[in-house]
Amino acid sequence: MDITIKDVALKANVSIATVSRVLNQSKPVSKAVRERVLKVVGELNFNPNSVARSLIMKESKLIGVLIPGIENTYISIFVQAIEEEFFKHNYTTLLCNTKRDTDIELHYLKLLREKYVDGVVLLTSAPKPKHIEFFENNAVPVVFASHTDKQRRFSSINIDDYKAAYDATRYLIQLGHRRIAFFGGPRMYVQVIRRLEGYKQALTDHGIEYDEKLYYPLDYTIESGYESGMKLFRQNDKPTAVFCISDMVAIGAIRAADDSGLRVPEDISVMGFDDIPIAKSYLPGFTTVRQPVYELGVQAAQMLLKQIRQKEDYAPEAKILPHEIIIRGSCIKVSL
Amino acid sequence: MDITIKDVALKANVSIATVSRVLNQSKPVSKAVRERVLKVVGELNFNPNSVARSLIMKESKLIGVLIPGIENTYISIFVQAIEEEFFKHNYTTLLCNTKRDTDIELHYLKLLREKYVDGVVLLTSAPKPKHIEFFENNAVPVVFASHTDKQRRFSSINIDDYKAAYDATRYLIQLGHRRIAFFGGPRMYVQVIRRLEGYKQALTDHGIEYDEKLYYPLDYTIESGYESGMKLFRQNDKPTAVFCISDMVAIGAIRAADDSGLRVPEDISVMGFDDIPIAKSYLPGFTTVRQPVYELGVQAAQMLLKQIRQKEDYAPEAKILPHEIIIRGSCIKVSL
DNA sequence: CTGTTAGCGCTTTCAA
DNA sequence: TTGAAAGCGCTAACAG
Repeated sequence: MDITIKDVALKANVSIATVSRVLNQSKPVSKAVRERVLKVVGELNFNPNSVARSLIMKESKLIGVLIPGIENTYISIFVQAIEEEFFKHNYTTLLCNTKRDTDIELHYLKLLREKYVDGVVLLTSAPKPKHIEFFENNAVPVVFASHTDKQRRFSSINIDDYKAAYDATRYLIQLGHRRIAFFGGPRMYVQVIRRLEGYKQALTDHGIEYDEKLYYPLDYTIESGYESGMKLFRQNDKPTAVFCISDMVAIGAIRAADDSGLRVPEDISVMGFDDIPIAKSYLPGFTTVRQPVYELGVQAAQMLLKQIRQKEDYAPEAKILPHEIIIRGSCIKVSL
Repeated sequence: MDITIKDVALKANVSIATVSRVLNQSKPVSKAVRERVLKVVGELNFNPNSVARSLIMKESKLIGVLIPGIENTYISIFVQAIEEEFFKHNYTTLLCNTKRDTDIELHYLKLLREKYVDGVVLLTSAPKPKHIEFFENNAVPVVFASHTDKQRRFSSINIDDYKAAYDATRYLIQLGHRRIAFFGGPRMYVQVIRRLEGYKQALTDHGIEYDEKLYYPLDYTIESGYESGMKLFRQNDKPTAVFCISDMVAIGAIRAADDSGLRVPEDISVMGFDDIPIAKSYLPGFTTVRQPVYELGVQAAQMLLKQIRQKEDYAPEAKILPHEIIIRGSCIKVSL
């Protein structure tokens, strides 16, 4: 049923080697022969079998993208950026949803290697020793997104989480807020740790004591933002502002405020993180920390591409893209 | 560097055929030998090369998922459902973003065939003759999502778009609305056509004349919902309700209403479609047509799986999953 | 039950 | 410039 290189060779009256050569332009072929081959290729509508090719070349034009889940718009945009950038260069994206589970991550990593993926983008909560070990042993190009490898063994791209959280918190403080809740994530995630540090430092720098009770560990979902909000807003010594680890969390928190009879921003300021498209359209629009998500994805792809091309010559890079505080309507000066 | 079946055979003192047999359980192998092989496999940390396997078996444990884009939460959840369901069965998902471009779709389809994908899920605006042709010529299992193949040559899964739109419109009419705008999509999409038909029929059935000026063709984004809203709400004979083709569009429309000094739902009712997670948390919560997105994804995966297993014996199925009108706060009785 | 062998479709020496 | 032939790592007859 399927046309192979053999059929082409036969019909064009050349050897399969020649066909291969004109297809890959790997060696000079006389013009006459080349044209004849190309003509037959067209006539037969021949598509080279990429699996056979992979087997020899040990490459697949496949890129693995490991993500913790895809329901967060931040992540879908990131994935979309990667897909689009790689598409331009003829690579296809393998989507691997790890659900933040190390076993699944490792499972996928193995599977990707088996499939000769040419590289992988890892968007994970924290690089585990097992990850490091894997990439050290396997020499598959990788870029870590959303955290930086301090030892610079691997490439990474991210924003400065510490500074971003610091800036956001400081902004809130400048608005007059003194009690600022932090709707963060589990403390195991480097991202959370960094942001928590930034938040604490901003507090300290402005003479505010960190209050453990104001820290809510949750995941990045609307649901958890809502639940934490419902808990927090029920208390007596409510904060005047809450800083959320993601816009999704902020959506939940705002809803919780409303359900608790609190108005945003009059009664409570809510600050988001990411600046997903919805943040702008929401009512009120989110004051949030903008991450250049799409750009992050594009550059992650480009770094990986570079790495794939340069192989051993490639020196790991650690890119930090700028964040920005976007001021919209969800945070205002504290009213006395 | 890489361990092959040969290394295992050598170390276990058996032939490579035997190793293959214990790994695939394709033929009986004596317990003693099997255990020895397994032991060596463990020691060497051997992972069979799936590319070589694909070359022979003409299967890859890969599933192609073609989608028009991923920024819409509806689609990300759909993709997530598919990924998770296939993960359980050891298939990996190839993400193909077609941007609604037929050329890209075809490009991906060819590429997927080359890679011996075991099946594809096609979420596309409309099945073009070229698609049909492709699947007819190539016998790769496929399920069309989000529209039904009338001729039942291929499997499909969807909700009843006609009825869903009909129900939504009727609900609005029952609330007293007579002028209901339809924020739809391009008329080329079957989905849009069906929903438009449902909308028109509901109008007709209640003695309301269809007004072409109330139909806004747009894409499924927040942006376009916003733009259309800004246009519509500026007019003099504003409708009292707008029915949106997606929740994303509804978000934009609501924002536009606010920017035009209109309150939702007091001044204008806005009805969404999809019931993405945000719809529930939004203020006001969206009254919307719920699609069982996740379930749609899971069942699409299951149908494909069945098809892959049964091969020629498989008879195409056309599944319709139930929709539901979810009543929340964005639509109210028309005030006189 | 186990081993030998012939490919899957393609790339790439090595000769010519 | 071109062709013959040797694999890439694995599966599946076919023998034994």
